[in-house]
Amino acid sequence: MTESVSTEHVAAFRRFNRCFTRRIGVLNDHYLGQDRPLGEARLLFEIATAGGPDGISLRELRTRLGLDAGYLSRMTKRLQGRGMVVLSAHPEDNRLRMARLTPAGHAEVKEQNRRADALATGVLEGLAPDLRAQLTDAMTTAARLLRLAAITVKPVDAHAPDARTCLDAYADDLDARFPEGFDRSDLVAPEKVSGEAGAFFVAYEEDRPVGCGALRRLTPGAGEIKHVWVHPDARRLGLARRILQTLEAEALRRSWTVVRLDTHATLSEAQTMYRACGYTEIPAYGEHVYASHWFEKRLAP
Amino acid sequence: MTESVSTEHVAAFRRFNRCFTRRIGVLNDHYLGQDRPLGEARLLFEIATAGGPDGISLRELRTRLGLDAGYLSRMTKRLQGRGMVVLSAHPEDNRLRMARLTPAGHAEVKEQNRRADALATGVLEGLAPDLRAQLTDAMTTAARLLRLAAITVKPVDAHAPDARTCLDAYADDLDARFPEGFDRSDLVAPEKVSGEAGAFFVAYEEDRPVGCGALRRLTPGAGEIKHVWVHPDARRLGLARRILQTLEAEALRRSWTVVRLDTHATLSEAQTMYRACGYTEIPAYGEHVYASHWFEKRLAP
DNA sequence: CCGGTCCTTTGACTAGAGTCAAAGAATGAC
DNA sequence: GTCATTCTTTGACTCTAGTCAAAGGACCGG
Repeated sequence: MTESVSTEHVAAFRRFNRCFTRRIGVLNDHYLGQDRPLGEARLLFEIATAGGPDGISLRELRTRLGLDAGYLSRMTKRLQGRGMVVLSAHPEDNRLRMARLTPAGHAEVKEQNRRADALATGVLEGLAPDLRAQLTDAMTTAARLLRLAAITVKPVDAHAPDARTCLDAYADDLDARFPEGFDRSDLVAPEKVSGEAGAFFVAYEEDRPVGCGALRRLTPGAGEIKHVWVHPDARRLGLARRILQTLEAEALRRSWTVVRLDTHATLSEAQTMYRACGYTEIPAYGEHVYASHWFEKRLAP
Repeated sequence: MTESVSTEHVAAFRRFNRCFTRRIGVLNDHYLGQDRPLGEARLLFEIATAGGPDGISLRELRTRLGLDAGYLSRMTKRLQGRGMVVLSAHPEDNRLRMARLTPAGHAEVKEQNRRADALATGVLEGLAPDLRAQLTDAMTTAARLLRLAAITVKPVDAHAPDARTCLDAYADDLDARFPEGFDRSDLVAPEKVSGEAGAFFVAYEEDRPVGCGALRRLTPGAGEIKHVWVHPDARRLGLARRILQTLEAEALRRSWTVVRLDTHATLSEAQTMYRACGYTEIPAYGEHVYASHWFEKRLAP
């Protein structure tokens, strides 16, 4: 994982960067902000995509776009002046202001989308259909991997809010998937995955928790992997695999030589992943109501 | 070729655009222009990469970067003031000013490169080695196809300077590759590829000619493809194939039902390409000193 | 109800990016 | 030599983007 990056990979990456920013990046900005400043265009777009039915708070806009409070305040006021946006107080917290698009604002965003589509279409039209498919495939792969690369998996105290958030979502997920439902008392106690006894990891995508995984001591020298979960928005990136690798590395750091895990019959994709990651099926190693398959992997430094 | 672009392709393209500009684009700019304005950083980079031994003229910089003359003038003067650049008169045309990097300027560009490398490394480090390779592969493919998409193949008068430039380079190429050399009197006369008799196409990448191809009438209803050439900088993009397709479309437009071509024994990659494009080998159809293989393709509307 | 914290607004700036027009110096065609 | 053209320089602007600090209203815990 931390093997040094080869210069060829760096060179390929930079070649692409240059090519892309020159050909697309510049155009992009010019297209989007054709008759209004780019900052406003971006702001409108963000309100449209991130805003719920009540709109979105200025506070959230600020953190999402990384803007200065004063700057944002002025920009929204300008947009309000042009009738693109309405500002209202937050129903519960009067310090917050909510921004919502007006019909005119929605029309503007639609026009923005039309332009962005036109830009993409213009580029793709220059290619024969089979090459178009090749290009979009490559872009989809690249986007997937770029997202994955930006996600960090960090050890976190199992009591921390981010850990609880993930486990709650995990429990809801299982409850929906298991025919018999899922009882959250089955979740591992925080003490069992803290300190000497184990560890808890949370995956963050830009400070937002998007996955988790726990490791606990089963017997001296053997660990158990539990509660590997990935947020629906972050699935199909290969994140589960990455969390698994992190947990294995942690076990190895503690000189545990084997990790085991169990899984429910309905989770067939998970089983496929475990096998692909070097896990082999073993007989039951414990009693666990939701378990129907058991796996193990020997760790080598 | 001009089949309409599917919405899924457009969506994939835009998803990637968003992902890339958010994650890399912004960083890129911040990294590069860390202690100097972004415009100056870009300018330095351009002088370093596009400048020859004598430097590069302001005129060329202007067109390459699409800058206003006054803006550029001031920027170069500022760089000169900081000892990054020296300005001198063009040896032959005293209106032109040449910009060349000083050692300090080169050091600055080196530092820029170091930062860009660090950025790329930082992203790639977040991925396991096999995924790194996947990402750079995808990026290489995408860059190749983006370049190809930006190239336009246009009909051009065979007397035009761009046509002659390409044919000169083509002749030099062949002269270097054929053991017996190449005599440029073998080049087709402009009249033979004009009007009713035929057509000449030049491929442009941002107004720079990077390839060509000719079509001429062989017999009523049959065309001959000649002088398909691609600039060394634009090889391995699939441009030759594209030029070939353009020539075939032109033949079809003239209701010619078959196209033929011959090729020299040394040009084995060309032969592979012709076969891959649906050409089949046929007996000799004419006398041509440099020909050793003959191909034909029947055209269907 | 008091003090600290959070969110927004406002005023006062700075710097970068870019535009436009006028003017000056060279060049090239006639 | 003259005139139109081509490049560059200069002056005078505009607009966006962004920063910083002060101030004021709202909330929350004690």
